[in-house]
Amino acid sequence: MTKLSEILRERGYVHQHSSGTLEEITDGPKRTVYLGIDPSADSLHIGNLVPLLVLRHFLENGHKVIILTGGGTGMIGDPGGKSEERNLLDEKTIKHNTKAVAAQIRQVFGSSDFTEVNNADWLSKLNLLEFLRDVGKHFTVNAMIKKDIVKSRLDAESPISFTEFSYSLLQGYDYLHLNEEYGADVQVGGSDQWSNIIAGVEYIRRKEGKEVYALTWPLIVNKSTGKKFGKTESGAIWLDPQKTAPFQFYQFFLNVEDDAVEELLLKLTLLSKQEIDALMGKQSAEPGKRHAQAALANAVTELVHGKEATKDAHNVSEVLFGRKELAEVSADVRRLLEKEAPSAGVKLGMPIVDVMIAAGLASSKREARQFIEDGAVILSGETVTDVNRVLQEKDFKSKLALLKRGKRNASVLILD
RNA sequence: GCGUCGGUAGGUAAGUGGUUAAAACGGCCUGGCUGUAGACCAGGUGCCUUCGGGCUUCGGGGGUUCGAAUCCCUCCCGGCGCACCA
Repeated sequence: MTKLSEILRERGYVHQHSSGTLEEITDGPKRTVYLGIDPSADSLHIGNLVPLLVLRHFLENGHKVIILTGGGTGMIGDPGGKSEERNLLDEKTIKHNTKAVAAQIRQVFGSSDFTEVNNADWLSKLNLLEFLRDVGKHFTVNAMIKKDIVKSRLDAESPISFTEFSYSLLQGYDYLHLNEEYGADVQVGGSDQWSNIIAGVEYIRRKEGKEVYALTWPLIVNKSTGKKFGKTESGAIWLDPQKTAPFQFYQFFLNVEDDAVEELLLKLTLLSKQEIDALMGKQSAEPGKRHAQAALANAVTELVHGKEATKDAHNVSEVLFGRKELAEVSADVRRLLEKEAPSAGVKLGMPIVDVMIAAGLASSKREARQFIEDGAVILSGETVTDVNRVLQEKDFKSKLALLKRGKRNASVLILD
């Protein structure tokens, strides 16, 4: 079996670690690894995939995994740049979110199990005086103000509240608690979490004299835009199929730019390094064929949504973007289109402009007209040129028609 | 609380009484070229339209004026300084 340290390195999952060598953390005794997740939404998004993949590698190497839901710290917010006030999440919402997220984690982890904890269970019981005595004593302000997140705020004279400033104490306390209760001895996170994680490592060393570890991975950043990965103009790409249809999920990865595809294959799929190397060879030989993007879309969608949904997403993509015309495909695929693809119910005689709005392909009539004037609108294979065109019988085959706006946006029209 | 600076389109930000639906850049959208990629080039980017034009915008409300994003009053929000409280 390949050593875990090697797997993590070759896939680019290693940013910083607290021990002298990575091997000490990963290849020695079996560890209990903990990851904190913010419970502010009832679904994970693709930005959370890296942590899950990293943990899956740990699991496959026989380590244990604890997922901590930040029910307590979620109320505070960490000073990682978010300016808006965090709202207190009520217990019911947190429970609901936690449950939904746990199901998604299970899907990505495959058969392996993990422990779920919520830090509200212990943080909410803390007593201020005890906290200051038992936890606060072990942190020096001298060290805290040197942290990047804090320092940059101070340098810029941008206010940082005491609450935000204290965030790392809570996270450190979480680590100690998990170490005592569950034997957690590795905490992992994105590179932006390094200072918070290391605060816990140092705290435990000082208080208990125990050596525990920290490991972070580099955040995926879009090289051309510098933006965080996974955010689109229309919002995050969610793992929940209700929030982001598997078809759209699949499309997101199919559209990944060439420069990013190798990194994403390594970090977001379980394909072996050898497979990925072979794929990239093929990709650079025939970039136009998009071998790498296709493999990425298939692998990630399968990991998150399963084989069936991936096949469906692929078929729907074929019709919406491939050569296949609506008329050519089987009844099965048509049924699928109605279910999986973006669609809208329409009536004969409806103006094309209104249809585009109903189908979500334009946000206003004026915009819809603009698209038509640009020659961007294609109805059942025919470019629409007349702004006043209405839907006709001949546009439909078995009550279905395909409306496209530009090359990447399409919707299925269903005749009422 | 006092003083002061600021709040303009999704972002940064011009504009200090009419020619400003509002510069510029960036973002985004579309077309071209391609490979459902990137780069590049072109167009578009408040809403409605019978394509003549109409309507609604510059933190909120009220006022002055023929006319306001621009002037006045007031309220709300943010930065900074001072004071108060510790």
